[in-house]
Amino acid sequence: MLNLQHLSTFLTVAALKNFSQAATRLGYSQSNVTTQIKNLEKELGAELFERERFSRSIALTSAGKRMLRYARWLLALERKAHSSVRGRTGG
Amino acid sequence: MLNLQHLSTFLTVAALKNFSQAATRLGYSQSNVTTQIKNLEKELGAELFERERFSRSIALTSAGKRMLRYARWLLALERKAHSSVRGRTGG
DNA sequence: TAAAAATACTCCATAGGTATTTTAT
DNA sequence: ATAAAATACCTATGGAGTATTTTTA
Repeated sequence: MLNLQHLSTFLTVAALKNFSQAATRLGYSQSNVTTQIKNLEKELGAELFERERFSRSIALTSAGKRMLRYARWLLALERKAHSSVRGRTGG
Repeated sequence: MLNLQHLSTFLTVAALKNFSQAATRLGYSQSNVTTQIKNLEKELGAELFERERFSRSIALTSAGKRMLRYARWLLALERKAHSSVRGRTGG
């Protein structure tokens, strides 16, 4: 099942088109960002980025582009769920 | 951040109104289902179930009812994301 | 006393880190 | 030479289990 934290990392990587910069921005190690994206790709059964191996620029695959829209949607919904539920007594 | 697997367990518990039966249905241990729900409650900062302690019936709190709608929505979206992305070449 | 949730542990998978390697630029 | 992604390896957190306890019906 998808990991929302990893989806969030995916958004940053897609925005910056750079694993290392995304790692710095998010306070993760570069290798961990690589792993998070690999986990997503394995979970989805599709590559998210087209990487000329060791190239300095990465690009979304078409699967990546599709996933980007779902990732934004899922994360927005997660935030709404949080704010809708949090801090209320619940009785 | 919310754990989608735990949300899925939450749906089953809410449907059956019984942790033990939900555990059996899902192939988890009873104690693990308790833990999953506790994790969700901690993450959300709200109780999801009104449990007369050790009573034989549990009921959703109002926060739980709100969360139930979001959980269904999030999980449906997760499935759509999967099916939209999986099995395509991605190029 | 039976059924059900909580609790106390134990174990292991995996998320995360550091260091290094590989490869284009 | 440098920047960047991948890889190897290690550690720690937390997800999951078993066994037990607590409590109500």
